[in-house]
Amino acid sequence: MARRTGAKGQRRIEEILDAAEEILVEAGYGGLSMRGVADRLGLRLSHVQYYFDGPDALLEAIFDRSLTRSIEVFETRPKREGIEAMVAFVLEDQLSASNCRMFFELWALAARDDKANAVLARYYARYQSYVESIVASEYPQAKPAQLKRCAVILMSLFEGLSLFRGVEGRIAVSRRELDKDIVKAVRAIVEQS
Amino acid sequence: MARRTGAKGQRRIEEILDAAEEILVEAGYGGLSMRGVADRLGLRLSHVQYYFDGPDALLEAIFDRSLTRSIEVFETRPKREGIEAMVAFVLEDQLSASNCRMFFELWALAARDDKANAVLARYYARYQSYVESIVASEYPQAKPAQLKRCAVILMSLFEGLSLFRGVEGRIAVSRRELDKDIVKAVRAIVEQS
DNA sequence: TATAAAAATGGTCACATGACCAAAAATGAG
DNA sequence: CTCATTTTTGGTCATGTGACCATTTTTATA
Repeated sequence: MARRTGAKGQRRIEEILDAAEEILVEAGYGGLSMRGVADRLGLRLSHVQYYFDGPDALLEAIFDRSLTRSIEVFETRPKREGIEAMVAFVLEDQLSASNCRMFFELWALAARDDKANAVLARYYARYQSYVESIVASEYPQAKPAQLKRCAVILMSLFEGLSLFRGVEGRIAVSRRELDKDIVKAVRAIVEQS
Repeated sequence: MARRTGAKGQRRIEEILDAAEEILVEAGYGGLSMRGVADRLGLRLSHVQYYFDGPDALLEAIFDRSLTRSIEVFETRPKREGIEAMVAFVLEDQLSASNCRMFFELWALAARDDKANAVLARYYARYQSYVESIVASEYPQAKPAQLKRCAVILMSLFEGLSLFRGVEGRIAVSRRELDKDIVKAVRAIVEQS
């Protein structure tokens, strides 16, 4: 970008990002194009190009916005909730289908793009802090290394479960029981052996 | 495809798939093109097109081959191994970096393509059976529902951990300790409460 | 060896895409 | 109102891509 914008421009940018996000979710990275975004909004190609240098810049902006939002979501949660509430929250709310798909694209990108990788690393570092703090509030006696491993396992579990959402004929397990199992697992890890 | 091929053709197809796989891993879905594959091999575009109708067919074939290989890998493992050995195996061997990237692309694709989704669902159904059988061999008293939840959790964990591989500044946790924690978690889930 | 199938060559074509440019219109601060 | 800035229009262009076709060479088999 690197372009001065007024209030109208900011609104335009949001509009463009909304449309681009829709397309990304519907058609994936391969289906995202400047022209496609412009067409969807009834704008000229060069109009979109005025705000975003190219498809890469667009993609980057989408991910930036999305990650920022996600971080806000969990960092503004009440600090005093327990593990069970966190599990329920993460498995229910945060992973909306479309957000989920965006993350798939982002993971795929991060595997080969250093910049995306760095962005993702920063995001998950904060995510990890959040998870650790929740676990720590319920198990204050847990050692830092234990907390860390526990957070890694929980995050991996959350991400993994979100992958399996949407897989047809998937996992017909009871969410309630699953939640309980996860809580059990955390206890097993974090209570001193 | 739908093309009769001799032995030479089969070799060509493998060659093409190898190159396509490389490109996919290096450049992602967006970077995969028939021409790119042809160029990498020093073939004509139309030569590649002789074997694969278009980029989609190519992609599908890559994933087919890859999933078939992955299934073979774990289904030919000795049946009598325990959970710990499985965890160590999955976390070490199966998830080679490049294979990992391919799966990222595949997940992203499956999120919006029904056919890919179905393929993935079939793959993970078999994967799940494998995991269940391993857990069952160590905990014969476990109920089917418990086994299932346990398998889902383990698979999610494996996939999730593979996501975090490669994330810069990631998870500096001891693999040894992590493995232990996972085994602990399984026990907690599967031993009757 | 004859010959049909398979493998490979060589090329054209239409199409979508993004880079790039020039200019007009709308907007808002002074 | 004025005028610089922001926003928007309208267009060209080179490029990369896959679809498509006709043809030749190689291969295997009867």
